[in-house]
Order: sequence, then structure tokens, then C-alpha cells
Amino acid sequence: MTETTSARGSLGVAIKRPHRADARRNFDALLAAARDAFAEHGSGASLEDIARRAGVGIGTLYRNFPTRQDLFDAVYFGEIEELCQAADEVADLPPWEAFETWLQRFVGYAATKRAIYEELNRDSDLFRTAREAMYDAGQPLFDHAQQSGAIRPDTNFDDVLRMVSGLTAAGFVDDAQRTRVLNLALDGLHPR
Amino acid sequence: MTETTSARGSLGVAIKRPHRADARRNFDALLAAARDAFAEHGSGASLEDIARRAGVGIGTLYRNFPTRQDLFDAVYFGEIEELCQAADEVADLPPWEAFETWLQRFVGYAATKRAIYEELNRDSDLFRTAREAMYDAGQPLFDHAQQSGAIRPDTNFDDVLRMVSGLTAAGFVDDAQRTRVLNLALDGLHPR
DNA sequence: AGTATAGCGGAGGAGTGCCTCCGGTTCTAG
DNA sequence: CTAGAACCGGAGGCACTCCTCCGCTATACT
Repeated sequence: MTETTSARGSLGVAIKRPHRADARRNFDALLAAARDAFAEHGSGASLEDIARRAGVGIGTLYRNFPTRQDLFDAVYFGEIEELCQAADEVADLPPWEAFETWLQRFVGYAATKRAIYEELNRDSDLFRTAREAMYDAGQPLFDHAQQSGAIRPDTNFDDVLRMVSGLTAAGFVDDAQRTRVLNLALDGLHPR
Repeated sequence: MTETTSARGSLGVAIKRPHRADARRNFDALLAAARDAFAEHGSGASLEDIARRAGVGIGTLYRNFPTRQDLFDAVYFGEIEELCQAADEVADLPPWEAFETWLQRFVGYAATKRAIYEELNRDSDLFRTAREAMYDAGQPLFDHAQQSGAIRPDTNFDDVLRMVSGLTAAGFVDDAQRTRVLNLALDGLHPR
């Protein structure tokens, strides 16, 4: 057994996960550390700091992720992928609940919260792929909710998603306020 | 005439504006350049770059604004102050229109858009002062609109302001989308 | 157990930003 | 007009981050 395994399949973005046990440990530690660091400092977090947090040399970081973008992509795509799965999981709830639950899930991803909002307009093939995957997952939920009359007809999925991601990235006093404001905004989605 | 004049009065934050003509030119150029730079790169913009943009040596920047915070404050307070004045200007519109117009104005301040959102929780005397001034200006507009029945009773000014500043800082495809999303969110403020 | 090798990690060069310092310049008051 | 105070601006030291390179180590396969 010598080929590397592709950790993330469904997005078509292959990320090499090493075969050796020690290497795999480091790989995972780096990913976890990066997730935290990006959540804390946005996509400009220090790579040396990430390596330190992971308890790993800087060289190891660069071997696994030759560029900062590679590392960022790995974290980003991981969370996008989970988001896509989440869409399946809520599929059998009533239309509005399904969509709302999915959005809550969207909000819940701390690591890429800031990042998603920072990079939502980035123009690269990989990002477009990821964004499309996310949209493909969420759009049907939106459409369904809209068709069922729970969402006003004069809005669209992209607008709503950007609204939510803006709110998500904003600074709030506490989680209670974040939830309150999010609910306030979502409430405005219903027809009047 | 030898004392420096205080450029910004009403917030109680005195910022020294030089007396000599050349010095004053540089001071103003720096402020303008900083406004642009902060708008573009957030509060972490490069000071050397700001000096370059202003066509001024780095030494001059540091003489006028000994710390990055000083420069940032000067820009920030300037815009907050204009926001306070804007509150007076809309005072004779109908309640909801007054509040909405003020919010649009709030959104319109490009320079500190990102900054306001980045720093909304910052804990320093000066920032608290500025934030309070802004709140003092906007709160009556909100209250009035809420009492008149244009805003649902189960929300508050702080929540709304953070919602809007979150949206403001978010990335949109174009200004049309930004306006659309903002209106969508504001629409949700009305009672149903 | 032994060995080939994938993987480790940190030293260090390059680049960039921060901030200080001071010799030279420009303005203003008299 | 002149003198000197006020101001200019960039060279340079410090700190930090990026990224490469290579001698050493741990692992997996036989």
C-alpha cells in the first residue's frame, strides 16, 4: 500500500493524507490547529503559529501544505463538505424548519465563519467549485421553503446567504445577541 | 497665536492639528490617505503605505500620530462625529424615514465600515466615548420610530445597529445586492 | 531485527512593517 | 530680510513572518 489516500472525496478536490501513522497524526493536528487559527485571526493567521499550536515543525506544515492557500483550502473545503452533508440530514423536516436548521448549521461553523465571508467573492476555480457545491446543497432547501410560502417571493438564496454570512462574521456582545439578531433577520424572510 | 487647534470638538477627543501651513497640509493628506487605507485593508493597514499614499515621509506620520491607534482614532472619531451630525439633519423626517435615512448614512461611511465592525467591542475609554456618542445620536431616532409603531417592540437599538454593521461589512457582488439585502433586513424590523 | 526511505523540524536568508532619530529644509514672527 | 523654531523625511535597527534546505529520526516492510 503506497498511494496516498484522498481525504475529501465529494468535492473533487483531492487533499493528500499521508500513510505513515506519525505523518497522519501531524496532518490532522495541523488541520485542527489551522481551523482554530483561521477562526481566530481570519485567513491571514500566522503559519508559524499554526505549526506551533499543532506541536509540529514549520517544515512539516509546508510539506503537507506547500502554500498557505493549500492549508486554507483544506480547512475550508472540509467545512463546506460538512455543510453539504448537513443539507441531507435536514431534508425530511418541514420546508422552513429544514432551511432554518441548515442556516443555523451554516452559522455554527466557527472556523470558516470569518473566512467564508472574507473569501465569498474570491475568484479561483477551487473556490468556485466549493461555493457551487454549497449552493447546490442549500438552494433546494431554500426553493422548497419558498415554494411552500414560508419565504417571501421577492428574494433569493444568494442574498439570504450573504446576509447570514455577514451577520455571522459580525462582532456581537454574546451568543444570545447573535442568536437574537439572526432570528430577527430570518423573521424578515417570511412574507408579510 | 501658538497653541494648536483642536480639530474635533464635540466628542471631547482633542486631536492636534498643526498651525504651520505645510504641516497642516500633511496632516490632512495623512488623514485622507488613512481613511482610504483603513477602508481597503481594515484597521491593520500598513502605516508606511499610508505615508506613501499621502506623499509624506514616515516620520511625518509618526509625528502627527505617535501610534497606529492615534491615527485610527482620528479617522474613526471624525466619521463618528459626522454620523452624530447626520442624526440632527434627519430629525424632522417622519419617524421611520428618519431612522432609515440615518442607517443608510451609517452604511455609507465606507472608510470605517470594516473598522467599525472590527472594533465595535473594543474596550478602551476613547472607543467607549465614541460609541456612546454614536448611540446617543441614533437611539432617539430608534425610540421615536419604535414608539410610532414602525419598529417591532421586541427588538432594540443595539441589536439593530450590529445587524446593520454586520451586513455593511460583508462582501457583496455589487452595490445593488448590498442595498437589496439591507432593505430585506430592515423590512424585518417592522411589526407583522 | 534490519534497512531503505518517508517524514521530521528548526536554522537561517529574504522580505516587510514598525518605529526612532537626527541632519537638512521651510515657514513664520518680528 | 533674517533668525530660529517648527517641521520634514528617510536611513536603519528591531521584530516578525515566510519559506527552503538538509542532517537526523521514526516507521513500515521483509
